[in-house]
Amino acid sequence: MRQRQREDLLQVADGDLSYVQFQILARRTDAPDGKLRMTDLADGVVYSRSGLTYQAGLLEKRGLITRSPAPDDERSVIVTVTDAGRALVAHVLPGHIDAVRRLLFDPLKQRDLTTLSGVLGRVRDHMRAAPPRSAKPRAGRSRTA
Amino acid sequence: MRQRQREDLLQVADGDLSYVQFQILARRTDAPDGKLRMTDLADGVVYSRSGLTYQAGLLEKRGLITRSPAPDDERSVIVTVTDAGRALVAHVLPGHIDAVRRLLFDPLKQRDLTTLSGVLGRVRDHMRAAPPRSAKPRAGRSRTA
DNA sequence: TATTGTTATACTCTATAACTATA
DNA sequence: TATAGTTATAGAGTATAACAATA
Repeated sequence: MRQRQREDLLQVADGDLSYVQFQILARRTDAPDGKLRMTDLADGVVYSRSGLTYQAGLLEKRGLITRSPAPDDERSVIVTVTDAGRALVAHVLPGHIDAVRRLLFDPLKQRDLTTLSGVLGRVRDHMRAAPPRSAKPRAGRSRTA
Repeated sequence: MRQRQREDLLQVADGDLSYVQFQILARRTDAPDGKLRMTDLADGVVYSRSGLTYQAGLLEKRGLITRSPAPDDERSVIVTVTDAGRALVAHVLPGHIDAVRRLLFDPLKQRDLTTLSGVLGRVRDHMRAAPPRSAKPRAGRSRTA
């Protein structure tokens, strides 16, 4: 059973990837050498460590990523995107870009874009000022924001 | 068991409302007389009719909305927000507004805001040009966007 | 003792398909 | 026949808590 919304819209569905999975792959693919720790990923994709473990399990089962212990810290696990993973991203990316262009970029003028990115960039920085989570048991989780 | 992300961020969690539920309530509350058909709601909140039925069931069970047959079309069901529903929205709204202000508005200048709303408004209109769904079996669902 | 990641578990949400009733 | 809504069902995703291993 499939359950999609943005996935369809953004064309990511073509590769049978959820948006979250796409994020994980894409972030790794365009990274220096396609490696990163689980926790870093979790904080980036924004949810619990266990949730990431689940998704990583799916991606690994499909041979799109690999998990290996970090050389320096035996506790950490490093995620590496395989060739198949890169290939899939490459396969999906054009459609994704097309969709984004069609939905977001087409109706905007060049000026709008620069303005938009400036304004939203500021918002993003401001939001990120608040620390992430993902590590602690979150017992004393503040209700603030 | 609770599972939240934006809900927490947007302070909607205070009233034990998911973001979708909040949307349903808020849309009704600020409507002329707080009434609307199920399908209209489904198209607005963007998912399947059955999904809306599920959520409406939850809200109704909590006494926040009421469902009654439409006077003109016996097939339709009209959703009405109860006093309790309005009260809850009123209770949650300030925190929600605060959160949005803190996260989005604070880091922006007045000018940014007008620009932003103009640009995003254009994007929205463009996106909405594509027809909704929610009714059809979606057999011939196009893969486009 | 704190941190990294995994596992078991429980539960929410969503969609598809089949169905009823009305237009 | 087409539309409005519901129901049954199945599955994906997420979080919490408990756990093992390393720092």
